[in-house]
Amino acid sequence: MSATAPAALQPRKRPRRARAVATVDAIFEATIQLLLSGGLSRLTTTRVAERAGVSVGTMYQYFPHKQALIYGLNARYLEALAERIEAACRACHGARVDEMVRLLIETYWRAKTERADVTRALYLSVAGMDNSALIDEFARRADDATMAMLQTAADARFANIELVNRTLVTVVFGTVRNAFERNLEGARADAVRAELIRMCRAYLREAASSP
Amino acid sequence: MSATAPAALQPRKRPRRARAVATVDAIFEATIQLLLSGGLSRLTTTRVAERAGVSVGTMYQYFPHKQALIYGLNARYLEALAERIEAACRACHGARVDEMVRLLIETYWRAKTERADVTRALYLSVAGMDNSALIDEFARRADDATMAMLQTAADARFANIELVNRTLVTVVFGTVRNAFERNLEGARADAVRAELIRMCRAYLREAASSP
Amino acid sequence: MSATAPAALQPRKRPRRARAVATVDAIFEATIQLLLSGGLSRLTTTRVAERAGVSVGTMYQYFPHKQALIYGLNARYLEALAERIEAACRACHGARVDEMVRLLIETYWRAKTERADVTRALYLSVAGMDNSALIDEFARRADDATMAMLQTAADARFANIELVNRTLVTVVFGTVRNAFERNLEGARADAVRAELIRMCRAYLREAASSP
Amino acid sequence: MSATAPAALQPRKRPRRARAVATVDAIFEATIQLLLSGGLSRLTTTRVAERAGVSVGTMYQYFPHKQALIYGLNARYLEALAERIEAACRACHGARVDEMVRLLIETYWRAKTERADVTRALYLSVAGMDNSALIDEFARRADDATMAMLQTAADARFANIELVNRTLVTVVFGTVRNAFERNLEGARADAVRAELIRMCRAYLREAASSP
DNA sequence: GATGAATGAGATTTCATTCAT
DNA sequence: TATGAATGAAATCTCATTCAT
Repeated sequence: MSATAPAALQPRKRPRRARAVATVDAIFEATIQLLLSGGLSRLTTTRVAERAGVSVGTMYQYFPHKQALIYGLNARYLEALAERIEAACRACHGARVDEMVRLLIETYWRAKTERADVTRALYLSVAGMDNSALIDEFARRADDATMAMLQTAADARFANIELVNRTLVTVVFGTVRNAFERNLEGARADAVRAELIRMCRAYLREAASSP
Repeated sequence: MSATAPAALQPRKRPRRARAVATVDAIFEATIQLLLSGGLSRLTTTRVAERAGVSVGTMYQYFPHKQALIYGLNARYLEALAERIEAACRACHGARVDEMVRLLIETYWRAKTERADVTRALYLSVAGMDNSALIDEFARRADDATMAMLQTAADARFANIELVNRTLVTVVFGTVRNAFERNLEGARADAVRAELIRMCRAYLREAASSP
Repeated sequence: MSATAPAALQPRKRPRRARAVATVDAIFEATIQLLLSGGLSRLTTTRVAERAGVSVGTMYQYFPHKQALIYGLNARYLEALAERIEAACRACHGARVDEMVRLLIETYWRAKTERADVTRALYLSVAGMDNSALIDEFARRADDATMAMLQTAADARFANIELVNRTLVTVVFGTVRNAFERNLEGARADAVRAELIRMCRAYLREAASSP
Repeated sequence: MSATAPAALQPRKRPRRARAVATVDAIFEATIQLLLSGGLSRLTTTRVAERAGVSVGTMYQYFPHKQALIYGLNARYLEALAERIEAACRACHGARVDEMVRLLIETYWRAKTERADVTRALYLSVAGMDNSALIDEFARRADDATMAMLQTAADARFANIELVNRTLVTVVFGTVRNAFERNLEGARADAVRAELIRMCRAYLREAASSP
């Protein structure tokens, strides 16, 4: 009987798992708050555990050392970000280039600004670890997604699409980061974002026409 | 830069003698090497002094605490960078927009890549201090310089020049940083740089024509 | 052994069922392996339980604390060793001194070397507890057994038999331990063992003749 | 001893000044006291520093980690012990075998018992480190010294001197250790020591006559 | 009974900074 | 003035033990 019992009838481990997930979430949230309030140098394992409401020991069961905590935080964030970009790009397959540019920039910009505190906290944290693997993976996924999108453009064909694509993502992601670092906010940020869209459209228009 | 630097972050004394200058240089160089080899977390005052060939005590004569060291390193670098940008912009007064864009981008790109190790070390170090004052000051100087340059363009007039200028510098500086983070190097970096020039030219052309 | 063991170091319960015995065996075996691979400092309760294939909780049912585990391991081993010595001595009652010496040394030497890993692990573990009770008890049993044997020697009578006996066991047990510590193995160990027998025989011959 | 010591276990710096020597002595003395009062498990770096009257930081300047401290303690002790044995053996060159045996055993026994607390502390500490290098080096020096002595015996020549020598030192050193472990003290210890001398003499007499 | 996640005291180690020489 | 030994607060991490499930 039990061999064929559906998974839904085995709730034994579920509460435990749910709790573990909540614990990890609390730890990440505490990390972000501490990064924002005191920067990387004030981020100590003791304080993270305390703020998260768990014991240090528990924290060390989920993260074998401090680096793993920071890495995990970045991994989770970049994973979510990559997914959003991929979804946005998929949604634009077959659209016109102008639309693609608009959606790409707005998606990325919104992802960065809707929880600006998290974004800032992560920018603060990356110096504390070897993040090249994470960055590379994220860059690869983003490049692939935008490339696949650009190839389906309804109104354009690009001679050197690899280069055009790489330029586009480097410019968009870089500009957003720099806007952040300069504390561009509110109306100013909106204006720059609109101009960035204009700029990228102008570029792609030119890149499509000339071989 | 020093004009706006908080008093607490100032070097204890201006090195007036040649020997003192050499000492400070050695300390900065040691800091950069250690940042590159072990990141911010391996950067200790003892190691810096040792690598620089001076005693900790001597180092504390020039930098009252560790933060002052990192701050000083960034200040010196951003000061030099700002000066290069200002010089490049001055050299372009009265030129055509295409030329301005080319020189701005090439100047900045070269400044970042000719000692890529230093650039990387500084990116690693910024998380360790409150750098907003430095960043703001640098952004202001860069904005002013490019703005003054754009206003003298031989072949263009911009309706909303403030926004156009802000967009331009945000895009250029952001893109360079992102190219760095993605480890774009060699031919790939050159190609993206050329495309960035193309993109900015297309943008300014459009911005000049339409109000 | 158990007669004199302090109450606090006693196993919580006597394993009566076969399964419980197997569990305790597995725990002891895991302890030995961990001692050999990482020394006393790497011996943690979690690792012992994991290696033994039981949960920590279960382990704490058999051993109320870590000390009890180490104590139990030593007690079991010394108990078995004492029994072997007693048996060997009993088997020699009425024999000649040369035979007694040979059997005593060979029995002890073999007991130590047939599972050299266990012997080594136990030498490593004793520093981690107050083992004087165990050592004393073992020494008493060994002394009694050899004493009883010597008194029945067919070809000798000893004036100060207490001293002769104490000297004999101290020399034999000490030499074996030292041979171990010096990593005497193979043919070298055999040669030293044979010489030890010769030496003890020479001593007892002399001790028997002179009052 | 230091010739074969692994680099990782070496003291961080050689104490050159008198004060530094006093500091290192105080640390060693504190270590011994703590080993005696609480065993290896109560030996913590904090307590050692506190008892020695220095700060932890200072302690870590002389010993890069706890293992190095224990290693250093043993190395110093075994070095002194080896020197005493070597001196005693040198003093016996050309003497008769009986005299050699007496001096060897009395020297070693006295070295172990005149500061019995230290001896005991060291026996407790050895389980906490990889001591094979130290033990090997000490054994080699002791073997060499006794061998050189035996070869000059005025009244004996040994066919298989290597084996005889190895047996002799293994027996003597092992017996002393065992006497210690059994807490043989006072008159009992003296009696056993005298018997050990007798035994070794009888052995060497026999070994010298028969090939 | 069995389990193993959670606990938190406490261990080891680091490192910015001072100050006697 | 230059040095670098000494300091000790504080950081990271471990692990024996408990207890809810």
